[in-house]
Amino acid sequence: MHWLMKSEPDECSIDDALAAPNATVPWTGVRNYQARNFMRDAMSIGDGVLFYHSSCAEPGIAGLAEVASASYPDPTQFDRKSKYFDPAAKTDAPRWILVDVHALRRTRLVSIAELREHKALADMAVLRRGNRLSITPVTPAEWRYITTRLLKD
DNA sequence: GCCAACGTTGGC
DNA sequence: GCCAACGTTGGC
Repeated sequence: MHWLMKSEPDECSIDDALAAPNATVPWTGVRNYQARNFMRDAMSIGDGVLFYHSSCAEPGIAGLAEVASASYPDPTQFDRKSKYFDPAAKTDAPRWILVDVHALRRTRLVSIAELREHKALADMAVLRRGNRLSITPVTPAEWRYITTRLLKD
């Protein structure tokens, strides 16, 4: 499958991810069950990822990545000093699950405004009104359109 | 900083 | 199990 994953560039931009060891980062901090379930139940190693910058001056697709691990418990839920600490999470019954994401390359920034201009992308989950999901599936047609037309160098 | 959308919480 | 209040997300 293919995915769009939102990251706040102040926390982890595509450049931050590329600079990490093995260009790989654990996708910490997801605290939404639907997004968690995508990582836990639907992702496979090698799945393509559109790395999306959100909550910033220029929201949009900023890079390409891929799912790089099986799912495992998000360690920040057990870390009292983390802002993602969840007192309800138990070590033997973790509540939050993540995958590692391997950044492949930075792309030109394809802004949300530009995405909205393309009829072929009109049904993209991330463009839906009121969408707040930080991880959304991308259909094969959307993936093909974006990677071959919009991100062609 | 505004505000629409929507998930979560908690009283009943 | 309903639902109002509250909190968060995230584009603008």
